[in-house]
Parts: sequence; structure tokens; C-alpha cells
Amino acid sequence: MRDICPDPLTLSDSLLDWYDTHARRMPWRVPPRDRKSGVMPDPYRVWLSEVMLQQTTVVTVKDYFHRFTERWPTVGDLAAAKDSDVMGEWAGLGYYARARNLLKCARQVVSDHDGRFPADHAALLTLPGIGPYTAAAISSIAFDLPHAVLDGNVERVMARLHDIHTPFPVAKPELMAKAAALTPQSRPGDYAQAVMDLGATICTPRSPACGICPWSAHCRSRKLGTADELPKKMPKKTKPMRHGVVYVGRRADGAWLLETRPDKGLLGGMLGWPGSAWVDKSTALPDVPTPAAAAWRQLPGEVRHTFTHFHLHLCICVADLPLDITPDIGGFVARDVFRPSDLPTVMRKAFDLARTAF
DNA sequence: AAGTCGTGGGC
DNA sequence: TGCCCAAGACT
Repeated sequence: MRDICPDPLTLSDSLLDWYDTHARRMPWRVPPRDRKSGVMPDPYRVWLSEVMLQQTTVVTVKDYFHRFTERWPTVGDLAAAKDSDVMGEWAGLGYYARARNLLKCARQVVSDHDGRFPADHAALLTLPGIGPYTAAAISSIAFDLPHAVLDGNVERVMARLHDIHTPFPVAKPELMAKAAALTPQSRPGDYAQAVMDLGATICTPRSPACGICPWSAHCRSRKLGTADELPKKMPKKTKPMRHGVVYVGRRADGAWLLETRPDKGLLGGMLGWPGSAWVDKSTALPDVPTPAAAAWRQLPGEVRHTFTHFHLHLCICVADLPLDITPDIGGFVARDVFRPSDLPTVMRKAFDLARTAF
């Protein structure tokens, strides 16, 4: 079978040729032509985009990336930002530990690296929120160092190219070795983006467009007809159902009763409505302490939301609160200051349902 | 080293 | 509708 995978250099060259004419334009990316003429991307923008792109689609990221770079043009600006401003700007993107680590990382780059991202892969790995993939992405894309990127796209491409049937994530070391063997010394930054573009636009999870793939002549699974059944994955567990209550309180002057959630755990560090823990059975709900003594009324209907590993049914209680009340939990956010867009999606859903009751 | 950690879109 | 998936990191 060696004949269909002849030479790593042939493969990387053919992919780079494809990328020269098919590279997707993105706000954080330097097109191949500009890069060839010496233009390098801003490491801050590469880092920011890569963190946002972790488990998140390009389409979703674009608006967030624009808002972040407009508001905080440099890593120094971001490092100086208020935590609540960054968390609010991240709201809706999900995986909120990324936002907390984003701030930690920015401040560490300022304090430990003179405000400049290190090019070195090992140094990048020590920064919060930068793991093996993101370190390789930054060092290759921003600094043109030949580190192999292994994300979901590359895993899929390698599994098909080499017809690897070992299920993920068991196959990861093997896939990494394949990806590293193909990464060229020349134009590693463009190559990293090219191989991910290939997975995102041609070697897609369903119905790969093998007919127009620059690697089709060298692809083992293409030859064997197994591309459609790759990559193999471990079976997934079914998500349990959880139940909870949130309290949406509005003071007479229009201020909303909110809390900042603890840094650890689900929605950590995010703004939200006070409420119960989210438990397996709804029978334990009546004993929840309310955030303020008031005539809370339960709304008909409920909020449904699905997280990574469980479904949630959220019961909504609302109340009008007097001006002189002192809440037991959380604090009031003035009507003019409160931005619903600062809420994570599940809390935004609760707000959208609750506001109809006022 | 499995489990935890969001969300929106596609089929 | 329910399930799959998306440029993973952290514990």
C-alpha cells in the first residue's frame, strides 16, 4: 500500500497548492499570498481565535472575535479588562472556563512575557487554557514553527487517509504520529490551516467530497471504500435529566436580582439568576430557599436546555420586589446597566420567559 | 483517565 | 425530534 502514500513532501506540497487557491478568508488569518510576501499574523489574534474555536464553529466565532478585538485590540488591553466585562462579552459562546483562562493567560503574558506571546511550544503549553492543540496552532500559524496540529479535523483526515479504524480517542497517539510525519518544514503555518480547512470543507464528517479532494489519489480509505465509516468513535452515554428552579426578581425601579456564579463548575464566573441546585429528580425542589422574601409565583411552562452531559428542565419563579428589600442572595443590577446579552444562554432563556410575566 | 464543561446548526 | 458534531482543556 506504500504506493498510494508515496512521500510526505508530495502530500504536503499538493495540499499547500490547494490551499493557495482555496484558503477561506477569516478575520484572524493572513492569506497565503500576503504570508509569502512576509506578512505575519498577530499572535494575539491567532491565540484569541484559537481559544474561541475550541469546540466551536467558525460561523459562531466570527462575531465574538470582532467584538473582542474591537473592544480589546491588544493582549495588554485584554489583561487590563474587568473580569465581569470579559465574562459578559463571552456569554453565549459556552465553555466558560475558556473565558476565565483567557483573562489569566492575557495577564500572564503581560506579567511574565513582557506582553508578547512566546513562540516556543513548551512555553505556550504552560499558559492557562493553552493545551497541546492550541500551542501547536499558535507556534505554527503565528510563528511558522513546524508543529503538527491535531484537532478534530486532522484526526478525521488522518484516520481516512491511513484507513485507521481504531476508535477515538484510543487512536489519538497514532493519529498524532501520522499528522507529525506529514507536517512540512516549509510553510508550516499555511500547512496547519490547510489541513484543517481540508477537514472542514472537503473531508467532512458526513458525505466527504472525495471527488475534489487534493489527496484523493493517496487516500487509503478512499481506495478501500471505507471513508464513510471513518472515523470510528466510542459509543456515547445517554444524557440524564436534571431539574431546577431559578428566581427572576424585579425591583420596583426595574433593577434585576442577579448573582455572579462561583468560578468553579458549570457556568462558572457567569452572571445568572439565583436558584436551586440542579438535581436528578424534581421532587426535591420545594425546599429551595428564595433569594429574597417575597410573593414568588411559579410561571406556567418551563425552560428546557441541554448541556454537554445532561438535559435540564428549569422551573421559573418571578416576583415584584419592593425598593427597600435586602436580598439574601445576589444583588441588584440597575435596569440601565443590565445587558441580557451578558447572560449564558440557559439564563437568557429563563429571562425571556420571565420578562413576559412583568 | 474518564468526567466535566455550552451552544447552535444540520440532518 | 433527538442525535451528531464543531480549530479541546482541565481535573
